Amino acid sequence: MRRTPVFEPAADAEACCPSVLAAPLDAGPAATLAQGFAALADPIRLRLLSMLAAAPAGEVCVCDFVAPLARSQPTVSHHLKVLSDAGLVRGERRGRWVWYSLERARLVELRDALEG
Amino acid sequence: MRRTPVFEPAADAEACCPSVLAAPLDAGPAATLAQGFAALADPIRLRLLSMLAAAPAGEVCVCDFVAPLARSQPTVSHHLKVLSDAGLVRGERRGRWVWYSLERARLVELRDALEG
DNA sequence: TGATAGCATTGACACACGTCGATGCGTTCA
DNA sequence: TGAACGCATCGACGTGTGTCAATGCTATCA
Repeated sequence: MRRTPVFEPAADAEACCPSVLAAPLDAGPAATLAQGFAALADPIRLRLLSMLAAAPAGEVCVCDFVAPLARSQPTVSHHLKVLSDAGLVRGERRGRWVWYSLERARLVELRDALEG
Repeated sequence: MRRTPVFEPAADAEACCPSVLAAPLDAGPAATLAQGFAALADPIRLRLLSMLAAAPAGEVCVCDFVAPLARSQPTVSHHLKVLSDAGLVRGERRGRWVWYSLERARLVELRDALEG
């Protein structure tokens, strides 16, 4: 690099919600955001989210995911855990079933991170 | 699965821009979207995008990325290629330098996919 | 024209990830 | 209480990904 650098430290990147387009991201906030987008970086998981969003009652039983997605039950369970760890869904046991619902607030956070 | 399925085929998922929250995603659009989010699922790439967004001239020379990111030049070049393949940035050779700029339209597409 | 600078590509390595069968745990039902 | 059901976890496998050193390519400069 021969010319003068142009980047200043991201002022209040940690303040609230890190944004990609606001200011140069520090390593920390960038890692946090990347972790969120990684949860969205799989077709099965996106379909899980979309099925939850479209469900009339706002929640879906795990058993109803398996057939439409053409994946084994352990695979579906794995993806639901990834989404759950990312804060994008929430599971609740009722009887012998577990019902998952969308955490829209977390999705909004990720969307806002792309706001310019 | 013992109860009746609740999902109908995504009506016009392929019509325009696939959305996660609008209707159940088909495998095709889901894969396309997932590919986009995969490009955002890395801290270095998010920092590249944020540095481009914050650059006064709207473009940054590759040589100016290496030091702030603390990654080797080939690694930076690799990440820029990933972003370029995803349509998120665009590179232009001028003299012996290559200047990269943001493709905001593509970023808006991904953001809109999270619109509810 | 030869030397140098900037960037991309290649090859190699360690690690993470998606997937499934087998198994374990909690719940319901006969 | 024992059997069956729904879901999570474990172990294993193949593949993809991030990283860097080495190398190649293009443009500039002496």
